[in-house]
Amino acid sequence: MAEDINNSYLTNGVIATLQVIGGKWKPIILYILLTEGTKRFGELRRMIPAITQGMLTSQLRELERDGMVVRRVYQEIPPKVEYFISEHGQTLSTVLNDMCGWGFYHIEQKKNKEKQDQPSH
Amino acid sequence: MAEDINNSYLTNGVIATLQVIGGKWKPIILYILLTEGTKRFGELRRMIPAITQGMLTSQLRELERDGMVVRRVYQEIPPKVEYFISEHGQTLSTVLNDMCGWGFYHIEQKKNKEKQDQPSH
DNA sequence: GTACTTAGTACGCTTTAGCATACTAATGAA
DNA sequence: TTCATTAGTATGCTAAAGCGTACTAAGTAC
Repeated sequence: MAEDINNSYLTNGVIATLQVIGGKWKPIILYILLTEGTKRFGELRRMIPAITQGMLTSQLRELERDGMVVRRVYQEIPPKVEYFISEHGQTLSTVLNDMCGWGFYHIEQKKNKEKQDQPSH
Repeated sequence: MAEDINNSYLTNGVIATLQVIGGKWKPIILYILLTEGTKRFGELRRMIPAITQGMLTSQLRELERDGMVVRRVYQEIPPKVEYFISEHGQTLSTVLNDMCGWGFYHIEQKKNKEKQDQPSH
């Protein structure tokens, strides 16, 4: 019988992925940049009204650190900063789409189960 | 231009998935049950030495609540409780494998980049 | 010189996740 | 009668994630 599975292949791969796309706002940010291309900081902020400026900054910095997005600064006043998905970041789209597909399948299953549990009324 | 992306299709699907498999120990637990089949509580505990009893209980309860694992209680003393992946839980294996694949690809990319940044020494 | 703009930073707070340790119930074996 | 066994629960702690509000720099337009 296998012992101490902590360092197993699958486990570490999944955790590495979760570290990159985990966090409340990262899937949203990645989705926007993947589907709509380059965006300025302020544009992202307006597209995700519920996020605070500090959170947006920190999430973008982490995505940049992990090589998912590129930050391009224009030396202008007022400042202009653009964010876009890196080449490596593009490879995430398959995973995100799969997760999206499964997530919706799961939501449907839950709905069906609730109907079963409470058939009429 | 799209506004308020919070309720977008992809975003919600990904978040639903993260809610099910997110959390420090859930990928490990799911991996064990997916690859090795039914396990007793104590077996899981021994296979994941770093987890505390309370955490293992709470994670298993959440996975059960989300319909990923089934908890089978034997009316014996000392207690015997078995956990195994539900039919619906089986559908997770594709997603987990994809995430695993991408995670390892990502780790490799990082290694290569570090080598580039510091070629000799 | 005052106001407006953008992309932030700084600070302190609340909430959630995770951890450590001790305790429990019910039975059979010694 | 005491001990060992299993699958938990209870309690309180620390650490991390996330939030709210206020502030900043540096230039342009008025």
